[in-house]
Amino acid sequence: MARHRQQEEVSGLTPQRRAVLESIRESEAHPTASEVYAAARERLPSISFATVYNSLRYLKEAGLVREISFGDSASRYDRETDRHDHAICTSCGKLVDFDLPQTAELLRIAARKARFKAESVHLTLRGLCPDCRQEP
Amino acid sequence: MARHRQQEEVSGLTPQRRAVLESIRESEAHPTASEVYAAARERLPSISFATVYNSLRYLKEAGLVREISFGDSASRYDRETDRHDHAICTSCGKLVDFDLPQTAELLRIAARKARFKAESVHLTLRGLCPDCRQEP
DNA sequence: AGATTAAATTAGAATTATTCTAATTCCACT
DNA sequence: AGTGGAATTAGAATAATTCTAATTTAATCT
Repeated sequence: MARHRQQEEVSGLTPQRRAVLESIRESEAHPTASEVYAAARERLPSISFATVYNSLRYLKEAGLVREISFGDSASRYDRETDRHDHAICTSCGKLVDFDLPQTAELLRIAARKARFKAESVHLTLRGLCPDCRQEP
Repeated sequence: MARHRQQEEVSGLTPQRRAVLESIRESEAHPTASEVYAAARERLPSISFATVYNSLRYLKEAGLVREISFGDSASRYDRETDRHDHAICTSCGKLVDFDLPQTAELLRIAARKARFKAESVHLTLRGLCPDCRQEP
């Protein structure tokens, strides 16, 4: 049964990488590298910024973390590994996860159009979040 | 008849903004701010980096230019104003434009899922471009 | 097991990207 | 033409990311 995967223990990580991974996992939001650094520092005060970046790259390549970027100059990191999409509020900047079931289909169509061998699709919605759509 | 719009003349821009806009329009690719700066400098040698950024923001808000960002640290700018999607090659990094007709539909579905008031959707495909799918 | 070398990882330093703010230019209205 | 205020510019500051030399870890050979 495809139960939604819980945070599994990952073994064989260096202390630095573990600190980075746990910092992302404990975060409710989608932290920037800088926010990850601050959080990782609480676990491992000696960690450097460069190591945070190295770890993020490593974890990303290992599929444990995902990088997302919008037009706001700093990349953000996301603990979810299952495929999903993002909505970003143009008023307050809030970032929300959601998943569209039809993306498998979409992947095929997009790949044909672009003449690419598909690996993944990602969809970004811009608009107003529930809070911001109230006040004009 | 909805012919594809050619580069229309835009009047009322400052020389700096015009230089930035023309630099983007003449570029075949999707230049970074830094590349735009280099090109704008050929037209207007006194222009500063900060002004390029200011101009990019202005042009973006005026809808004459679009900002796109992936996980590669520097935002890129796109002359196309008509809505379209992007495919990025995971091997060589090439960026290709394409348009999916079903995105209007998608916008509605995504907005419902995310509970947002929709403004726009954008889709990014990752995979191998025609050149890179040859060599393994 | 201990020494030796290679590979992986770290983090200080450097580079690159972006934003801030004081100075300048441009207008609208005398 | 002169003044006030908004818009725009660009030098300087800050923030984000990458480079590389140093360190640590792991593998290999006595």
